[in-house]
Amino acid sequence: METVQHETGPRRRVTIADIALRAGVSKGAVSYALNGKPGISEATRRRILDISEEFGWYPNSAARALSAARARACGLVLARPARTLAFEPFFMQLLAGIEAELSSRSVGLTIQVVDDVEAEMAVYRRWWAEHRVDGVLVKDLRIVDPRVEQIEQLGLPAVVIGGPEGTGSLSAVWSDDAGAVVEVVRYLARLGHERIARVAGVPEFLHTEIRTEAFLATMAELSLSSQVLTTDYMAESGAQVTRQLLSDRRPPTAIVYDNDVLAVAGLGVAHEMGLSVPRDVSLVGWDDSLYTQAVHPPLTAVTRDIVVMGMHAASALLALIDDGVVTRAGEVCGQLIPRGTTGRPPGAASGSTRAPRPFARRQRDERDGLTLNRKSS
Amino acid sequence: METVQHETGPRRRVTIADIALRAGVSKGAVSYALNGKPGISEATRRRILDISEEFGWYPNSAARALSAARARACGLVLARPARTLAFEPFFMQLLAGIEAELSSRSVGLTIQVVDDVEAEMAVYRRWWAEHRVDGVLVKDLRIVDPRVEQIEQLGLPAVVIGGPEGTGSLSAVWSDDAGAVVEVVRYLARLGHERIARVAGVPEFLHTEIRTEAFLATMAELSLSSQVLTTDYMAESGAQVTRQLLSDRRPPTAIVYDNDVLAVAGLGVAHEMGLSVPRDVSLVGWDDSLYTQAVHPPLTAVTRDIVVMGMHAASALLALIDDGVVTRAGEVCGQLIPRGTTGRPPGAASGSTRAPRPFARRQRDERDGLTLNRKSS
DNA sequence: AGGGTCGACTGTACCGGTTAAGCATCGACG
DNA sequence: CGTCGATGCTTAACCGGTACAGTCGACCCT
Repeated sequence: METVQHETGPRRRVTIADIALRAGVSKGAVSYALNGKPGISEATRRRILDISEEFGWYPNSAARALSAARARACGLVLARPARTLAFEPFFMQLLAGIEAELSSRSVGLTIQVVDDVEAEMAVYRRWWAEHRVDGVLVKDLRIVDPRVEQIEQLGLPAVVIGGPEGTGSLSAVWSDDAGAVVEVVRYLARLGHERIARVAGVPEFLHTEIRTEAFLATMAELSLSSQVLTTDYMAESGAQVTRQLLSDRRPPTAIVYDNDVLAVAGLGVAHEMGLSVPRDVSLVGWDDSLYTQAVHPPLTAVTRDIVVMGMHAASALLALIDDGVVTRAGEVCGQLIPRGTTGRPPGAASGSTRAPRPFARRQRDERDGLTLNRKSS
Repeated sequence: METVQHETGPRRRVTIADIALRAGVSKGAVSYALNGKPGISEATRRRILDISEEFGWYPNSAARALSAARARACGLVLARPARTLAFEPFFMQLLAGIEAELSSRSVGLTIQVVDDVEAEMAVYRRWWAEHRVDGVLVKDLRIVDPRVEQIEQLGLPAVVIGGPEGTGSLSAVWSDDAGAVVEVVRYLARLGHERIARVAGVPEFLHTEIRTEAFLATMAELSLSSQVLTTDYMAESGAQVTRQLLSDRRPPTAIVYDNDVLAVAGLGVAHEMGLSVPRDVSLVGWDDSLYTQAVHPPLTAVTRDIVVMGMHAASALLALIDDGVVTRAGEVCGQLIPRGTTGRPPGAASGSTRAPRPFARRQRDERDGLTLNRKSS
């Protein structure tokens, strides 16, 4: 059944007209058969399917998009400078999750990297007008975010990764950041920490605000002394604020970082300053990665299954495109993985609270502890 | 000149028919005008351009692709497991470079993540048949690589990132890995190292072989004792081989890693084993990243401007698609950035050779030292 | 036998662009 | 004054699918 290629140079593409000719039926019949629509006898359908397979036929995506008004592609715009983008495993993990879901339903993924939100919105307008994508995934929701209204106005199907608030009428998938922050603070408090600092990311992002508010509220509730500094997610900036914090007359005994780059940079600074971790200061990272596990001591960190989050975002988007189902939830829960960078604060009496084993190399399988709550509306 | 939107719900897309109606000309005239083709008076062209701008018109990409047989999109398949993919800044940097070049020429980028080379080839066949992309970028060239022949057979325009050999008739862009290896070995030799190990990546990749051969040749030339171990690029695996190397009766005094994840993991193991870096052992990473700079001490590493490499690959692909120009070179040179993880081997007499400043925090601008040689054929 | 229904197809318009061919109009030129 | 050629535009076919309105024969019912 192998088709031999006699000509040299590029092969000519097979169209349904070729199949129709060979099967002795009309183009319409072929279309019905290939799309599993009724009105074709089982025998004819079988014959057409066999021929199309023999010919190695795939539908011309442009032709299909033109007549069916479906591009069979989704879009993702990355609106952070390439420098920070490249170093956050978060993006690639998300991408991998999104792609896994889309390609399993043979939908393509088109991506574009831009400089700012303004450019991002321009891309949405263009994609919409060009019919290039059927829907988009929106990342890094801001506290006031012009993208939501823009997308609503275009009527472009979209799923926001972030929230739960501020997503307007759009579908949304988010992770329970507030819950994870509370868990981290309680954990550090149990170890005896009383002065905890948070090294946050860009304050315009909604998740930064959510985490900061949860942090301050929990700290206040436990009557602990808190401090919040913001960064641009870069190692340089994480190193700088860590140096500043640890140079203080009464430095915090624990620091919680907003991503893994910042945490690794913070650990580097502690070493550089001759401090022992976790004896002199405890550090907690956000978003586990190969790096947080590779450094020494391995970083205590909050993990979320970002791949799964990407998969659910993509799945929600396809549901929206195909059936108009608006997903208003789809929460991925984070979990704290204690490793080697957290312990009792300096000068604390040992005894009452159970300290984590230092440098404990727990199994990666712990990540399976992640749960996913899914509600639809 | 603002157009007010009165209707609620999704806006209707503007087509050239709408523009033609408004301008009082035919569809064909509008098409000529918008594409800058001759046969339209300057006045009419101006009028049509103004109207299309007022209407916010963009060409329906499907319609254009169908008639012009140009998808105005390129493809990139990532064929490594998501786990390793997510943690190599290399990919995102490459992506950023590719995207910068493509979007500046308003060409889209479609990506797909697959498990193996077989699946990757299937994607190329499908993309080709679907007309979904005009060309592809091929990564991680293997020593024997079935993808090259597959792509040649399809007549699909492609640029291989890797080489210079084994790329058949395809365009290629590569980095001078052999040269960088020689530089690293010479540098370590000058410091007095006599036993150097190389922790390599996947041996099937051509660049792994190129680096290993250059390593062994240079080591032999200098009559030094060498050792090569392979890994799967994961931190786990890098940690394991480092532990093995350093536990040896006569351990190497310097280790050269094949990427940044491996190097960071190696540094973690050295710390874990109570070794001081660079006093007890020197480490060199490959592909600089935020992490190599964030750890303590900051890693000596080979840098390449991967973003620029991506840009040149994309640019070569567009040249191939538009004008059929086959680019057979476009070399990005790597450069060694000495930082804090390299020094004299233990027990070496100090004096004759100049030791690098330990922990030297050199400027990022050093990366500008990268050069790019471009030849066309 | 005549009419109705159903299944299995065919014919064709259409999606929104591109482009070859055709056709006025006009100035220039022999 | 007729004709030639350039200019500026129109017409219509075409790209490769989808989908709706028919057509046609077989079968069923009364």
